[in-house]
Parts: sequence; structure tokens; C-alpha cells
Amino acid sequence: MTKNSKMILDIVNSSHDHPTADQIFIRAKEQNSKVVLATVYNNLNSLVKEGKIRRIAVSGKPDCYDNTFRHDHTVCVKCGALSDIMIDDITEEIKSKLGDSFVSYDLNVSYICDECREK
Amino acid sequence: MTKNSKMILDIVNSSHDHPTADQIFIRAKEQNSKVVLATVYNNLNSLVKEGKIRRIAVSGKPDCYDNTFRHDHTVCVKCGALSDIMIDDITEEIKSKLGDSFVSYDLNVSYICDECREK
DNA sequence: ATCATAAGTTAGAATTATTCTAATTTCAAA
DNA sequence: TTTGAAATTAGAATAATTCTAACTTATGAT
Repeated sequence: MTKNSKMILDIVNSSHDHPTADQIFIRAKEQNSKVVLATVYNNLNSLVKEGKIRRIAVSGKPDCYDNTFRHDHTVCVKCGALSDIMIDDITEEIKSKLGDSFVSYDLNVSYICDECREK
Repeated sequence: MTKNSKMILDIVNSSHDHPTADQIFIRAKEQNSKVVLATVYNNLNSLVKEGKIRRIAVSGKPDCYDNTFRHDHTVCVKCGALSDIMIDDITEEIKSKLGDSFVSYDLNVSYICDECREK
């Protein structure tokens, strides 16, 4: 692990708001890092490949990054806000259908968040 | 429903390979439609909003579109191939946590497909 | 220690999916 | 028919991400 990849991993793990590559880049600079955006992308790609962080794809917005602590996500269909939710683990159910080729799963729940509901 | 939106809905519903906007555009032209890519995008956005089709976000590739028949998806972590899978419906479990604000959920399973496994 | 090599980083250009803008067309209803 | 809203169009604009090629840093063998 290089200085940069360690820093980027730390930022992802200590952020509780699913930052994008750009937000991670900004946070790195706030810590006086001289890192460049391309390097942030490079390292995020490596970290995802190594299974040290998760990438969350949300249509219409840039990819977000998250820690690997097992949990699921909610996305507000009105404002796009992304939050955590914990739904019972269904790994075994999936494995019983897919077998050993299983790697992981992503569960994203669409809903209407409280603020948007009030309008 | 206009001619174009009906045609695009038909293409999505009759395609069994999760086409992208661009692929839908190509298929429309194969049917001698004079539709333009921007119109395909416009209509896809409307159809998704109306709940008539589903949009699938996969990081690193363009969005894919699919019918609304209830099912889940697998993504090969090596080659990115997208396929259908049917995992037991967990709507009730999610609703018991989220309540009425629930809209829908997307379950994407990462795995290694047979071809990539052989290598 | 020194050199060789690989890995990591950088700047900036390139790519590409998608949206935006503004003009034009379609088409239903008054 | 006139009107007005909605749909469509062409093409420019935007923005996330990757690519390229040069450069730097770290590593490991001699």
C-alpha cells in the first residue's frame, strides 16, 4: 500500500456520506495532500478490485464509494439522496442458486425520503 | 403514448439482452424509424418515470433498460456480462423496515460467469 | 551503494454517455 | 382554422472517467 492508497482508503472508511471520486479528491486536498484527481481514480479502481472498498453505481450521478461493512442502500427517487439501510443478509439464498461463482451482491432500495414526502 | 414512445417500449420489452440507449436507437433504425438519439433518451426517461420500464445502472458502462417483470440481475466481475436471475422477492422484508415510502428495489449479484471461470 | 526495473504518479488530452438549448414539427382540442 | 402544448430534432454543451506518455519513486539484485 502506498501513501496515497492508504490515505484514500482512510477517507472512504471514515466518511459516512458515500463520497464521489471528486469529493474524495477534495477531502484529500483538505488534508494538504498533493494528490491529483487521476491518481484518486487510479487508487479507487485498485481498492475496489482488491475488495477493500465498494463502488456504488447510481444512474445519473457519479459513482460513490463506501466501506465494506455489510449493509444495503436506499436512494430517494425524488432527490437522489443515498443512505444506509440494513436488510437481512441473503447471501445464502443467492449462493444456493448461483453456487461458488458468487462474489457479492448489491441491494439498492428506491423510496421517497421524508423531506421529499412533505412536499 | 406517442408512436416513438410505443416503439421504444416495445423494443425494450421484446429485447432479452438489457439494451443500452444506443442499442435501442440502433434497433429503432433497423425498423426504419427516423427517430433520433435524443428522442430515444427523452422517451426512455419518461418511460422510467412512468414505471413502464426499468433502468439498470452498472458502473463503467452506459445504463441498460429492461422490462418490469420482477427479477434480479447478475453481473460478471470479469467481463461485465449482465444476465437475469430470480431471487425470492424481499419486498415485504424491506417494507417492514421502510414503511410506505418504499418504491422498489434492485438486486445486483456479482459473480464470475462460466466463460471467465474457464480462463 | 548502484543500477535496473517495476510500480505509482502526473498533466492534460481524449472519450463518451447524457443532457441541454432553441428551433421546428405534430397534433389534439377549442 | 387557430392555438397551444407536447414531442421531436440537430447539434452544442457538460461532466465523469479513462487514456497516454512522461516522469518520479520505491524495490530488489548484483
